[in-house]
Amino acid sequence: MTVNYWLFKSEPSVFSIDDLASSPNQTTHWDGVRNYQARNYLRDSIKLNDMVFFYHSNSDPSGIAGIAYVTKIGYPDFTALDVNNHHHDPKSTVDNPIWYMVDVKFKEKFKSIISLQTLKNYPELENMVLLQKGSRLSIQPVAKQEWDFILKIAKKL
DNA sequence: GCCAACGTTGGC
DNA sequence: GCCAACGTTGGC
Repeated sequence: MTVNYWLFKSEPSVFSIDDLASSPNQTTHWDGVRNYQARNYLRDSIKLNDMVFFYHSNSDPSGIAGIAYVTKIGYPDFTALDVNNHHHDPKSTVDNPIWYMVDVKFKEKFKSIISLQTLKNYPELENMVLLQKGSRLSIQPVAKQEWDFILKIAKKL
């Protein structure tokens, strides 16, 4: 049973790693993803106990804020069915929910953000999905060697 | 707030 | 199926 590694983006003004840490049971459902490639990862690829970097986007600085892990695998994103929800999608139905989410639980907050600029400094990370030109996937895979390398950076913070 | 890059929609 | 127009993301 191998563990997979991921990076989830969130705007901290909407939902930050501190919000996750102060959530009931330090757990949240990762709703609102409305991109098909990201949806496919949520629905098909992300497994129980997979590890997740919590990334703060549109922030100062943007970067990796800490770690969470998966406590429930892909299931229909009910916010898509709720007409009053900001993420409502009229194409989504109970029989064909289209959009999926997972649950994640807080594990660790880094002493400080590992900024995007810092990540860009390391040639070891040049193939990270996050660092590819034009990349804006909100759910993306992280290679094990990239994960391990970033953990080493985090330990030196 | 700007804007480049990307994804989606819809007319044809 | 093409592609222009539009909407969104996210760094700066």
